[in-house]
Amino acid sequence: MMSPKIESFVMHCGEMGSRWGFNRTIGQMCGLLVISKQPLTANEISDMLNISRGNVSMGIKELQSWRLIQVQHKPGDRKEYYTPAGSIWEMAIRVFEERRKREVDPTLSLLRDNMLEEPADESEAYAQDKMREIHDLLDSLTHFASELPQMGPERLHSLMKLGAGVGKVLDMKDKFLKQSNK
Amino acid sequence: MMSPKIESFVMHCGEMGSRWGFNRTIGQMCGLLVISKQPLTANEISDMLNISRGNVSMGIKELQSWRLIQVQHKPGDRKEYYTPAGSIWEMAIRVFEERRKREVDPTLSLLRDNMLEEPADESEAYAQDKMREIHDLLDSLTHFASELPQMGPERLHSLMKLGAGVGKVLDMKDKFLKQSNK
DNA sequence: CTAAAGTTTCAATAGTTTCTGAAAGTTTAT
DNA sequence: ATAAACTTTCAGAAACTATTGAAACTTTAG
Repeated sequence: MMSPKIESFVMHCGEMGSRWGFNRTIGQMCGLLVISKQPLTANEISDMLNISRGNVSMGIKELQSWRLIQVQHKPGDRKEYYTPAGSIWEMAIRVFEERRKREVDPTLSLLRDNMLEEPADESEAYAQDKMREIHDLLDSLTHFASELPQMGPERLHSLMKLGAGVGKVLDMKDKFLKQSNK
Repeated sequence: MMSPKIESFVMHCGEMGSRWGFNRTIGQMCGLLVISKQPLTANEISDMLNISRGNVSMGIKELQSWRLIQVQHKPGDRKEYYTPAGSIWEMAIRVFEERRKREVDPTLSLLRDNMLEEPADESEAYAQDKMREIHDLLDSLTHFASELPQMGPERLHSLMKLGAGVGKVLDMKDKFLKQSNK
C-alpha cells in the first residue's frame, strides 16, 4: 500500500505529532498529505493509515483549525480531496502562529496582569521580577516570530547560516549608525 | 500558603508544562522553583502544591534530566534544597537543546537515511523532495539555535527588536561584502 | 421526492499517562 | 551497629485522551 520509505516517514510524523500538540493519528495524516503528490480523500487516508473513517473526519477538522490543510474538489466528483495548505515553510509558520495564540498570548496576559499589582512583600517582589524576565523574553521572541512570514525562507536561510555571526553584523550596524549620526 | 498571585502563576505553568513536553505537576514544580527566592526542599514542594512526596521525587528527576534545576546543601542540614539551574534565558536554551536532541536529531537522521536511497517511482521521488525540504528547514533552524547560547540575551534582544529589519541588515552586509571584493 | 454517495457526530470502549502511598533504600550521627 | 532523617521506587488506582463504529446528517442526481 505505502512503500516502506514513505511508511517510516509517516509513522515518524505520528510520533512527533504527539509531542507537538496534536495526537499520533493527526501527525500521521499530516505527514501523509505532505508527501503525497496527489490530493487524498478521507477514505483513502482511512485505508492507508488503518484508522477509522470517523477518526479521519475529526483529524481533518483539527488540521483545518491549525490551517494546515485545504479542501479541493474535482469536477464531476462529489468527494472532498485534501492537500497541504502551502509550502513546508508556510506550514511551519502556521504552527508557530497557532501555538503563539494558544499558549504564549494567554501567558503574556497573565504575566502582565500579575505585574500591575503592587507586591505585598519581599517574596512577591522577587516573583514579580522573575515574571518580568519571562515576559520580556517571550515578548521579544513573539515579535521576532511575527516578522518571519514576511521574510521568506531564503532570507531565513542566510540568517540561520550566519548563526552567531549575527552578533557581529549587529555590531557593524550599530557602528555604522553611530558614524552617520556624527 | 502561596499568595494568590504566585499561585495563579504556578498553576499556569502547570498548564503550559503539559503542552511543552512535561506533565502538569512538573510544570508547576518548575514554575514554583523559578519564582521562589529561597531554595525549596522536596517536602516543601509537596506541601505547597498538594502532591504526593513520591510524585515530587519523580518530578525532580525529570527536571534534572532536562538540566533545569540544581541541588544545594545547607551546612548542618541533611535535606536537599532545589533551585533553578541558571537564568530564565539559560533555562529556555536548555529546553530548546533537549528537545532538539530528543525530537529534531532523530527526525533529521530518519530523513537523511531515507534520502540516500534511490526513489523507486515518481511518488517516491516527490516524497524525497518534500523530505529534503523539511530536512533543510530543520537543519537551518538547529544551526541557528545552537549559536544562541553564545549570543546571550542582550544581543538576542536587539536582534528580536529588529524583526524583519533583519532582512535589510542582511542585504546591507551582502552589499558591503561585494564592494570589498571588487 | 428518493436513493445514493458522501460526511459528521458522539456514546461507549480501549489505551495511555499520571499520581499515590507504602515499602525499600541511602546517608549520617552517635 | 543502630536509629533517625531523609530519598527513591514501583505496583496499582485514578484520571485523562484517543479511537471506533453505528446512527444521524447533508448534498447531489435523477
